[in-house]
Amino acid sequence: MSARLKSDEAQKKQADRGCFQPCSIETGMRILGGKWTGSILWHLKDGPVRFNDLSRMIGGASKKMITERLRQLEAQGLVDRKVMQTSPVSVEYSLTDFGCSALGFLEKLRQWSETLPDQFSVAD
Amino acid sequence: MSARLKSDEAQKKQADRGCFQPCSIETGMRILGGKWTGSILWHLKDGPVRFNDLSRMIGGASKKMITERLRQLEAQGLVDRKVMQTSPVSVEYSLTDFGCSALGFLEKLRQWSETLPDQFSVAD
DNA sequence: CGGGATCCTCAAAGATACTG
DNA sequence: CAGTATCTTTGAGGATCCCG
Repeated sequence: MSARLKSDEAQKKQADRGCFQPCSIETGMRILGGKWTGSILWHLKDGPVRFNDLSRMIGGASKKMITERLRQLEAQGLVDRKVMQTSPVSVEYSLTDFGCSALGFLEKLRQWSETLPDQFSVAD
Repeated sequence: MSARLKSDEAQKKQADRGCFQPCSIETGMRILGGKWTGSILWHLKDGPVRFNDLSRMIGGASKKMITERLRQLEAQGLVDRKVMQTSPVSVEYSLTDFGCSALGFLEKLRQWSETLPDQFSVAD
C-alpha cells in the first residue's frame, strides 16, 4: 500500500467545495460512528465470529441492526463474510486487514471509556 | 402523546438485554459519537476558540448543532465555557483536562481517516 | 456576537413476525 | 442458523427567524 498524498486536484476540489475541508474526524465518524459499528468491529478483533455469537455478544442490538451494519462494513471492505456449507449453514465474520487498521482507534476509545466515572455508563 | 407507553413485555425484554454490560465501545460512542462532537473537540485542541470561529471552522454544522453539542460537552465536563464581558460579548470554549483526555482517541481516528481512499471522503 | 425558539425532515434504529 | 420483511418510532440534525 503506497503512501497516498493528496493530489493537487483533490486539494483544489476541496477548496472549491468551500474551503471547509470536512475534517478527517468527520469522515472517520461517518464510517465508524454508527451506534453499533464500533462494537461489531471490536468483537471481531480476536478472530472469526459467527452471526448469532456476535448477536449475543452485543446484547442491545437487534439482529436487523447487526445485519445492516455488517453488510455495510462488508461493502466498505472492513469485514469479511465467509459462508460455511454445513447444515444448517454457519457464517463467519472476520476483520479484513483494513478492518484491523481501525483497531488502534477502537482500543483508544476503549481505554478512554474505561476512565469514565460511573455516571456515564448509566445515564447522561 | 398517544401510544407512548411501552408494553411491560417490551420493557422486560429491554431489561433482559440490559444484563449484557454495554461494552466500553458503546459507552464511549454514546459520548463522542455525535455527528459533530468529535470535530468540535478536535478544533478546540489548540486552545480557546470563540463560538463563531468554531462555527466557521466546522463548515457543515448549523449554529444550533454547535450550541447543542457544546452544551452537552460542557455538562459532561469535557468543555469549559468562558464569557468575556466585552461588547458585544464574546464567548470562549476550551477543553478541560477531561476533554483533553479524549484527544488521543481523536488523533487515532484522524490518523486512520487519512489512510482512507478518496471514495470514502466523497460518498459511500 | 452568541445564541434561543420553532418547526420540520429523514435516516437510523427498534419491534415483531416469518423463512430457507 | 442466519438471516428477511415490514412497520413504527425517535430523535439527531437542519432550516429559519428572532433577540439582547
